[in-house]
Amino acid sequence: MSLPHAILTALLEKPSSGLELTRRFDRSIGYFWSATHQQIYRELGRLEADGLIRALPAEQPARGQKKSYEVLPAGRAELARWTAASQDPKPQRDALLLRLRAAAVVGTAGLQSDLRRHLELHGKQLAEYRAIEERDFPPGEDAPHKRLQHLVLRAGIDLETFWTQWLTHALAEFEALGDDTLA
Amino acid sequence: MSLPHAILTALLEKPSSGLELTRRFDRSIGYFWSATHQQIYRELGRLEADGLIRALPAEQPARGQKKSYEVLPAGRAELARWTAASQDPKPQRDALLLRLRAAAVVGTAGLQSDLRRHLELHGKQLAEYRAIEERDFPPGEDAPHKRLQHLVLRAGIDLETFWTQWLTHALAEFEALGDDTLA
DNA sequence: GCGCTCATGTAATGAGTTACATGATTGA
DNA sequence: TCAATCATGTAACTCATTACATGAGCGC
Repeated sequence: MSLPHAILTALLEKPSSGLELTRRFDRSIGYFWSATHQQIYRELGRLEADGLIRALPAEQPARGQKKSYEVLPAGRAELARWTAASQDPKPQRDALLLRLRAAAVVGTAGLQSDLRRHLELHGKQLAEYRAIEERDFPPGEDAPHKRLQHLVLRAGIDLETFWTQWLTHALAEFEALGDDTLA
Repeated sequence: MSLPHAILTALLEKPSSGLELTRRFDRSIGYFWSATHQQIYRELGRLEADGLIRALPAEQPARGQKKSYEVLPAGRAELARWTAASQDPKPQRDALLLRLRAAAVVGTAGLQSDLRRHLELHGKQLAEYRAIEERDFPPGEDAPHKRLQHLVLRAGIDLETFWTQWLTHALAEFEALGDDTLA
């Protein structure tokens, strides 16, 4: 039940059309809550039906025509309620760790190259986060909403840092073990 | 498409019934791939229909009767294929970070106590992982499958360490901001 | 027999993914 | 006018979650 709230947040930051939202999910918001345009359109329809958002007038609502939405007071209230509500952390799901555990049983053949690929991807993501940090969060900033946003970015940076370090360590272990242990 | 492979791995480690698998998912395997008993029974049915596992004879297969499964050669082959196949990392999804971003817009009221709760939960998980490490991975161990298992556990420990550190940092920021900024 | 736990399931719903469809706009 | 791109959607399917159902065995 988080996608509608992700959309409400995005629309509060700036009223947008479905495609604009999709692009923003591909960038900043999608860093910790991804969504496809199909999900977004479906959810926009529901949110409008529930009276939490409304289409901005001005544009005619026809297929192929841009249609922008803004958040209504009921939507803001629902987002505030959800933000404050206690929620349990979702149990982890990580396919790569699962594959490592499987490899302990059926052999490590083929895994090493994918570990390298993941290391590269996480390294890129880390670099991207760091660039955003340098651009958007100069030292000495202290507006509350800025500090909260920085906190979120920090989590992204630290997570990617963890992955690059762990993958580097894992690859070193693989070097020591050889490429097809237990096969 | 990871649940069937998680089950194959678990069954290769030790043939089990549905409920035994459920318990093992609650413990070790579920640390990075959780599943409920309903998912597990459904998936066991599919895996059996696909000829990747089979029910051990000996026990009669009636409702309320224990039914154990073992992996067939085709199942082991499928697991090896999946382990070696290249897979993209799944985009992150974290509701807590989303809530922080929402809080930057609608206010931080109520969030602080949930951050504390999460910190406590992650602290407990970290302690549990460390206990497992001490119990199952004494220094100087070097059997390949042991080293792979240790690598996976290390990822869990480092991830929980990241969360406890980040949450501690976040709470310090909240102290500095006051409990209901921007409300 | 009654309540409890063990063990295996079914049903309904919701969330996410993949593939495809359709109209509008723009530039060659 | 044709192709490409922008923009909004539908449909079908898989995966996950929640709630409930059913039978077996055991202790009292």
